Amino acid sequence: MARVDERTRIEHRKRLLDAAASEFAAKGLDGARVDDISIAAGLAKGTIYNYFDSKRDVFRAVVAEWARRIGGERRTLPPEAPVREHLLAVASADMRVTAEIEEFARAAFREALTAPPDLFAEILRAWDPLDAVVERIMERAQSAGEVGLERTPRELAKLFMTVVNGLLLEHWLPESAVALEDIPELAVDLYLHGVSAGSRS
Amino acid sequence: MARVDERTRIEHRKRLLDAAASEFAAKGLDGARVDDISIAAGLAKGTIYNYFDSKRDVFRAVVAEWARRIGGERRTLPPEAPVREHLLAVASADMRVTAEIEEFARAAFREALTAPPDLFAEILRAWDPLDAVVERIMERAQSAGEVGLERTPRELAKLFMTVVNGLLLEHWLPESAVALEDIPELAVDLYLHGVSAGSRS
Amino acid sequence: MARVDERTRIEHRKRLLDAAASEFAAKGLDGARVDDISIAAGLAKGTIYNYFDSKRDVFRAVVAEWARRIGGERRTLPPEAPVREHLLAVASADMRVTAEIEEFARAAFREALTAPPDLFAEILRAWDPLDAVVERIMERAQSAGEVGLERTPRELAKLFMTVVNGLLLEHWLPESAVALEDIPELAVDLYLHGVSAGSRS
Amino acid sequence: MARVDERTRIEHRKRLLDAAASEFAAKGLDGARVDDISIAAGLAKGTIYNYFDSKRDVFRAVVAEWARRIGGERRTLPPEAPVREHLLAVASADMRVTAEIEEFARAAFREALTAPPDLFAEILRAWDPLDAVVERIMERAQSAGEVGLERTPRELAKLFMTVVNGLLLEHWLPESAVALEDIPELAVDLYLHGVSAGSRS
DNA sequence: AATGAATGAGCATTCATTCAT
DNA sequence: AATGAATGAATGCTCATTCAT
Repeated sequence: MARVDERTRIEHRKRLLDAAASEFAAKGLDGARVDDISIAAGLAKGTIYNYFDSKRDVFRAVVAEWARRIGGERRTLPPEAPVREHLLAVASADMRVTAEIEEFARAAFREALTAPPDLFAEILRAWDPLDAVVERIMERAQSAGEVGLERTPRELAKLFMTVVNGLLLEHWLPESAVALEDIPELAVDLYLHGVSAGSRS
Repeated sequence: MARVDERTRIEHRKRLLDAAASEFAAKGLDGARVDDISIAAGLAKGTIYNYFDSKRDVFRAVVAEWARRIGGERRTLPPEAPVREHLLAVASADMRVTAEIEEFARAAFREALTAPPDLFAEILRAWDPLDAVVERIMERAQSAGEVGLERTPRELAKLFMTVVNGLLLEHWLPESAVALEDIPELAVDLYLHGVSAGSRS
Repeated sequence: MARVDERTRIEHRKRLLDAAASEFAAKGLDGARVDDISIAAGLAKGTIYNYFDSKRDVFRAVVAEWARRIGGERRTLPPEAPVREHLLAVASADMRVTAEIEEFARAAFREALTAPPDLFAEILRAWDPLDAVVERIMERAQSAGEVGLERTPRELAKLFMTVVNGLLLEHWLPESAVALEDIPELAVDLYLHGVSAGSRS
Repeated sequence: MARVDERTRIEHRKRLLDAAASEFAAKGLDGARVDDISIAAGLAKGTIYNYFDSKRDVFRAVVAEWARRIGGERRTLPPEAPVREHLLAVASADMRVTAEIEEFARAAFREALTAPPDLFAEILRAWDPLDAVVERIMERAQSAGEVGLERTPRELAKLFMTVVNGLLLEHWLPESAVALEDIPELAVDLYLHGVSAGSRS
C-alpha cells in the first residue's frame, strides 16, 4: 500500500516473529505453514516475504532473537561465591528464558538434531555466550581448588551444559517427572558430586 | 511379480527396513520419500505397501527393530561387581547398538521431540528394558552402600540415562569433541562422582 | 496348483460372480476392488484372472447372468386376458428378479448412465427379451381395441418400460416413498389411464 | 500470480465451474481429473483449491449452480389455464435448463444413484423448487376437478416428475428414440391420460 | 508496503494386472 | 489351477514462493 514508518515496521516484524515462534513450537520447522504464521500475526501471507527471505530465514530469525535474550540475561555474583552458587545462577537464568519460549526451544532442539549444518550452526551459537560464562566460572573454581584439574575449563563447561541439556531433554519427554524449575539444582548437584555415597561432603 | 517364498519375503522386508533406516536417518521422518526408500531397497514403490501400512508405519517398524536389538544386547557380570563396572557395561552395550544405526538413532531422537504421543511413546519404549536393567543395578548399589539413599533406584536410573543421553546429544552436535566410544566412561565418571575436587576417591 | 474338475470350476466361477455382484452393488464398478471380490469369494486375488479377463469383464458377466435370469422368468397368461393383467404379470416378474439383486441392479443402472457404449450396450440388452414380451402384449391390446393406435406396439412397449424404470429410479432415491412391490400396480395404472379425472373407467 | 480484482475472481470461478461441468459430464465424478479441470479452465492445478475445498466440493458447486438456474426459470401462466398447459410449461422449462448442461445432468443423475447420502441429498434438492411448483399445479387441478382425488398433490407431483425423469433416462440410453424436446409433451400426455383407448377425451 | 491469487513441483497412497512358483 | 507378491502408472491435494495490483 504505502510507506509505513519505522515504528510500524518494527512492530510488524515483532508480530511475525512471535507468531512464527508459536507455529514452529507447535508444528516444527517443516510442519509450520507460512499462511498460519502470517494469519496469526494479523498480516497477509505475502507480507512475510517483505521481512524475511524464506520460511527457513524466519526460523533463523526467531532463533537469533532467542539467543539475544539468553545473552542478555546475565546476573552478577561476587566472584568469590562458591561454584555451586554461580552454576545455579547460570542454570536458573537459562531455564527462566527457556520457560518463556519453552515450546519453541523444544522445536529448536529438535531441528538442531537434523542439522543441515548451514542453518543450525546458528542455532547452536545461541548458547555460546552461556558456554563462555560457565567456562569462566570453572576457571575460577579450579583456581579456588573447588574442582579438579583433570579437565580443561572448556571441557568442564561443556559437561555442565550437557547435564543441563540432558535434563531438559528428559523434561520434554512424555510423562517426564523432571520439572523445569528443578533442573538447575538437579544439574548442579549431579554435576558437582555425582551420586556416589560420600561424594557429597 | 510373483509368488515368493518365505525366505525372500523376509529378505525383502529387511531390505526395506535397512533402506528406510538410511533414508530416515538422512532426512528425518517427514523428509524421507517413500520412493527413495523403495528404490534404495531395490524394489518398486508400491511394494513397500505390501509390507507396511504407511510411511509412518515403516518408521515404527524400524524403531521396533532397533528396540529389539537393544533389548537383545544383555551381558552378565557377577552381581558383586562394583556399580561402576555394571554401568560401564550397560552404557557400552547401548553405545555399541547405537553406533550400528547411529544416524537413525539421531533421527529417532529428533522425532521423539515432536512426539505426537501415539507414535512416539513407542520410540521411547525402546529404552524401557535398558532402564529396567539400570534400575536393578542401582538397587544393588544402594544395598552395597555404594550409592546414597536420597533417591529411589528408579530416579537414579533415569538420571544415569539422562547423563548418557545428554552426552549423546552433545556428540551429535556439529563440531562436537565427544566421541561415541568415550561416552560410557565419561557418563559413569560424571554420574558417580561429579567434577568436584576430592569427590572421586 | 493342479487340475480341478469341471464341478469345482463352475462352483468357483459362481462364487466369484456372487461376490462381484455384492461388491459392485455396494461400491459401483470403479469403487469395487478386485481384491475384495476375490476375498469375498474365498479365493486369491490372482485367481479371478483365470476366470475373467479384467474387472470390467467380471461386471459384464454379472450383467449377463442377471439378463439370463430375467429372460428365464416368463410366465404364461391366457392370451385373451386384459392388458392390465399381462402388464402386471410382466412388471411383477421384473420386480421380483430385480428384488433379488436389487443393489446390483441399481449399480448397473448407474453404470448404464455413463455408457462407454462398448460395455453398456450389453447391459441394456438385458432387457431386450422383456421389451419383446411387452411389445407382443401391446400388439394384442391394440387388436383387442384396448389401446389406441396412435403409437406403434414398440413405442408403447418402450413407454411402459420407461414408466417402470422411472418408478424404479424414484424408488432408489433417498427417502423415497415408492416401495418395490408397489411399482407394478402404480406403473400399470399410470401407464394405462394417467391421472386425469375420469380417464379411468 | 497476483492480486486480482473481484471481477477476475468471479470470472475464474465461472471458468472452473464450466470446465468442471464438462469434465464431470464426460467422465463422472470419479473419472474426472482435477488437472484436466484446471487445464480446461486455463488455470493452474493448484488454483482450483483456492476456490473449492476438494473435487467433491467442485461437484457440489456445479450442482448448486445448476439448481440455482432451474430454480430461476419460472414462468407465469394465468392460474385458470388447464393443467396440461401448466405441466407443459414446467417440463419445458426443466428440459430447457437440462439441455444447456445436458451431459452434466446425466452425470449428476448417475451419481445420485450411488448416493453417499451426505453429498447427494444435495443433488436431489436441486429439484425441490420444481417439485413444489408442480405440487401447487396439481392442487389447483384437483380443485378444478381436472384430476382425481385418489392421490395427494404431493404424490401427484412426484409421479409427474417420475414420468419426466423416466423419459429423460430413456432419452439418455444409447440409440434412444426419445428427443429431449419431445419429452414435455410425451410426459404430459402419458401422465394425464395413459395409453388406454378412450382415456383421452 | 501490503495484499492474496496464482503457480506447479512435490508426494503418499491406491489398485488393476502380471507372472513365477 | 491357484496363489499372492511385485509392479508402477495414476491422482488428489499441499504449500512455499512469486508478483500484479
